[in-house]
Amino acid sequence: MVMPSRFLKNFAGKLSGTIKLVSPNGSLYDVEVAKRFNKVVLRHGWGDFVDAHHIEENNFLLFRHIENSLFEVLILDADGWEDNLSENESFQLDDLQTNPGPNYVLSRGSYLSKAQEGRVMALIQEIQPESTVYVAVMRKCHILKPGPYLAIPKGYAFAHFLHERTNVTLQRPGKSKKWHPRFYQRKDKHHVSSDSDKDEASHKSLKSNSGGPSEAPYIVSSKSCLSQSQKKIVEEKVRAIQSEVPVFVAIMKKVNADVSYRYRIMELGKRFAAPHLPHRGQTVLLQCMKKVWKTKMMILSGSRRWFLVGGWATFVRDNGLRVGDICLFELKKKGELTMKVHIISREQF
DNA sequence: TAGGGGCAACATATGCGCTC
DNA sequence: GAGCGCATATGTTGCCCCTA
Repeated sequence: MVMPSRFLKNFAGKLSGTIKLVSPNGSLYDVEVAKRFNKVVLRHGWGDFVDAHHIEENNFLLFRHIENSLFEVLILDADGWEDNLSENESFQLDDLQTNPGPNYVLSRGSYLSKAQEGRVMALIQEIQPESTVYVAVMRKCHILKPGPYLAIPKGYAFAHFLHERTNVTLQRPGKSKKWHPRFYQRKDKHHVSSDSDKDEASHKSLKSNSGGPSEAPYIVSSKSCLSQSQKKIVEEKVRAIQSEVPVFVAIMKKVNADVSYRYRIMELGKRFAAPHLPHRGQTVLLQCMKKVWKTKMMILSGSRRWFLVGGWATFVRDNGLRVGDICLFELKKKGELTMKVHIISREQF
């Protein structure tokens, strides 16, 4: 059999020697690939494949490249009907595009062969759906990491889903097990974005149970230990700040400021955060050198840990923070949740 | 040209293990 | 056992490219 040159272009001359063909019933055939009269042809082994599957004139053969020299072959009769398609097989047949019927919407760029379409229609007939069925042909992004995810076409989603981030319930017919994947709109697709995650702008006033006469003027992260020289400089700074609430002192660790770290986060010690910070996530403004950075405070409800994320990495970068530098977080009690950050560079001690 | 797929980067969540 | 450093798993978004 002569292989079309357009097909061969996809392999940049790498198709030579022996290839393996997987037939619809799973059998594997070794077939020799050779050049004849400037054409690439399938030789030894091809005859066995033809005989075994009773391939006749006017049959269609679809070669799907799996890996290296391995091809899956789909055999269709003259009318385009598949022979021996097993239950789980799913082929994307670009050459066999069919228009979706009125009862279902097909994922964009996917096609059903006549046989697949017939099965879909039979299934729809059987289940008698109340609304239009969405048919998705599985792709890599549906089953592999990162993700996986299933994209729902805009038109279908607007017609049948809530227009906001929510959980949907998936259940297989006749099965009790349910799954609850998240449904959301991608922000990069110029859709109207959901406001569900933007309610952080409404800041509640701070808890004000601080300021007892015995309260220390500053709190050092419990795992950090200041040297004598560090302690002297920090105490001088804290005295100068004269904050109503204790100042939180953090020595920058790798996870806080090291550029080699993929993501930098800032954990605010529990002894400082629990009595002085809100117990719900919200925006925190960091003030330094008359400039302001917007960060997000995140609280892990299970472990009750307070983190600065979001704009923290930008703050680190803009202020050239390095591992070993010390940051003093002075909590401002008026207006939006704001912390003034005093930086002591590691060269100072 | 808009919508969607693919993929990588970025961001967040979670859990392990160490120290006090 | 609490607190926290850190690694890693998981979720989300940005961007490019392809296709209808």
